[in-house]
Amino acid sequence: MADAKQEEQVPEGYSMQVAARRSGVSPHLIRMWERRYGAVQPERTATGRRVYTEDAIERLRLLHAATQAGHSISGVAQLPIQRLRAILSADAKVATRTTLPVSEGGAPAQQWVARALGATEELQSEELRAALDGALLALGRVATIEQVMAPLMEAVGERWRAGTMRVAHEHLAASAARTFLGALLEALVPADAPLLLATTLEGQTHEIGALMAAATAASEGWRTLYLGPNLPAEEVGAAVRAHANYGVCALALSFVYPSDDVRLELEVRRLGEFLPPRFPVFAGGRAAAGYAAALDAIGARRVADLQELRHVLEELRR
Amino acid sequence: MADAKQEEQVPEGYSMQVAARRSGVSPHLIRMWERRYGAVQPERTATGRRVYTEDAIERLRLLHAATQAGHSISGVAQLPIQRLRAILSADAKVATRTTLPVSEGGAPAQQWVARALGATEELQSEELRAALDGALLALGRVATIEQVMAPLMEAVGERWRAGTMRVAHEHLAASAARTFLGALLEALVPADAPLLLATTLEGQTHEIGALMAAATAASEGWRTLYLGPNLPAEEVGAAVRAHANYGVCALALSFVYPSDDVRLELEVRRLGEFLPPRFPVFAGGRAAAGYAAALDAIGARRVADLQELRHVLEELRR
DNA sequence: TTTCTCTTGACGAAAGTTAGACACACGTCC
DNA sequence: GGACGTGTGTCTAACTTTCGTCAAGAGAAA
Repeated sequence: MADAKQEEQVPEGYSMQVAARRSGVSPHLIRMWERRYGAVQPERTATGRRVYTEDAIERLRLLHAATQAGHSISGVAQLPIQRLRAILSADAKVATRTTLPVSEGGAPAQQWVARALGATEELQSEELRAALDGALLALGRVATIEQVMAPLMEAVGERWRAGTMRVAHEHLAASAARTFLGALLEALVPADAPLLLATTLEGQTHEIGALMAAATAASEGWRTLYLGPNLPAEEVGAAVRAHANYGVCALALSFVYPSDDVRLELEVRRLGEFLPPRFPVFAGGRAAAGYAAALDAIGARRVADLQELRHVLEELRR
Repeated sequence: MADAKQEEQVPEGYSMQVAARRSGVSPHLIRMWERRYGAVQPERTATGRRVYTEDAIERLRLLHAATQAGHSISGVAQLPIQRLRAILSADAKVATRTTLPVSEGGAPAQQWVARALGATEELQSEELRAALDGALLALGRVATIEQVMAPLMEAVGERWRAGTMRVAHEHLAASAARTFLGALLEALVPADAPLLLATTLEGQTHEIGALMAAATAASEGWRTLYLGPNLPAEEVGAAVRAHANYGVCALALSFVYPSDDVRLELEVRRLGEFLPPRFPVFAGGRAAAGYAAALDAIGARRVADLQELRHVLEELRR
């Protein structure tokens, strides 16, 4: 199902320009890597233009990260994508010698969710971490965020409401998610990439949604400034202004619970006063609909899910 | 022609640069050790470049550690890798007894704090991350936690109270600290190591203290179960009981603010009912003194700082 | 039109290689 | 005490390889 959706919705792939933006590698360099090392072999249009798939872009991103980490491009250009991920995650854990057991091949996202959920149930933080790391290795960043992390937190929330999981379970999952997503914010992006500020307004204490938004943006080649949950409107405005010269390009807000707080409604409207006119604001999360009026009033765009967020960010970049 | 697809067989391994970075030995020195003592014998590419295996890098890392520990390079260069490990672990045992309380070098740690503080002031999350990572590489885990992270959060708090820093600054620092410390919890420890549960009770929303405690324990070879802030007493008890078979060995609680909450006082006393008798509980943080009576009543031990926590953990382990 | 994109050839900075020399601490011998 | 050899880290010099970027010209897309 997930596979079918992906293949049908992106039948034509991405242009050179988009591939370059999202991977952080210049168009010229991409061609060189192709010519010299066969790093990627994109399809061509009838007139010879390169057309990149999602996977190809992921591959370029990984190659970029690998070269930044000191690997010679000639040495890594032809490695399979999974091997690249393994090398990079081993690199990240410098000083601690971890050779992650090479994960079993294409286990679908659901299995990773199940494994993580089981670990949560038994309050096994090591196993939970291992499940998330394994998913990242097997599926890549985008799929892990959208198809593992989001469903996992959803499932934990449901079970907590149903009474089959305790607060302690929810806390463990949230904590592991916080650590995992925080690590994903470290993206190798050029200093001139646009900057996304992500946070939640005062009264919204759940931060995982905002973090997922930030991690998604980071995976799309944005720089991110994540300011944690529960931030007053004037502070958001101050942060935006502090970066005005360097170019904050957008603000992402997450709303999870509650969905009908009048003070929060006010806070949203106040936010409008602290932002430059026509400043792009994206609002997401299950409670965002509850503040639709106020969000519309300040010109914020509501996004239904992370996939839509990705598309909106891509649009904005032009 | 030079650009044509290169030869099939690229030896699988790491370049000089990567080997140097991951082992901590400069490229030049690696060559010297090879030339003079035959410390490693890397493969070569067709053009004569050295190619290091994972094992070779591990070997260099061990040799580096051995020379740091005072062994002459000529004496250890040719030892098999197992002998190196044995020597070093023997050394480490001596070192923890003799040189651990030293942890000198205030000046360099201060510089990292200053750099991190500057990054916080300018809301530059990349730079802040870089400062923390740099400190970790330069000072190691324990010193980074105690001499960089703790002073940093202290300084940010002060400036916030003094009005020279905004809430947004504090949020950024807390968020970066959260990510950084969360990553430190991933320590490679044997499965039979004792387990420390770290959290804060309901009413205490500041989690950095508890995280620092958990990260400290992880650095000392403990397994950790970090459950985030704001956890009700019965949930703490449930988590402890859930691990009773596997052996939770201790509980760490952090108290930062407020220091005089009557409900929290009650919560502490309630906690006593949910814990097994004589279960080791450690309480720290600037507000812990405010709950001294209740803590004493449940037999909790107050620790003044992370250094004391380390000693107490060490004691308990026997 | 203007802006991308494609290909090709060439250039130069960065980093790799070897070989030799030097600096400094340390212990030994005169 | 001073000269000397040894062990070890660093430096210089000259050469090669690697790899990112520039330049130029033609065609495609907007």
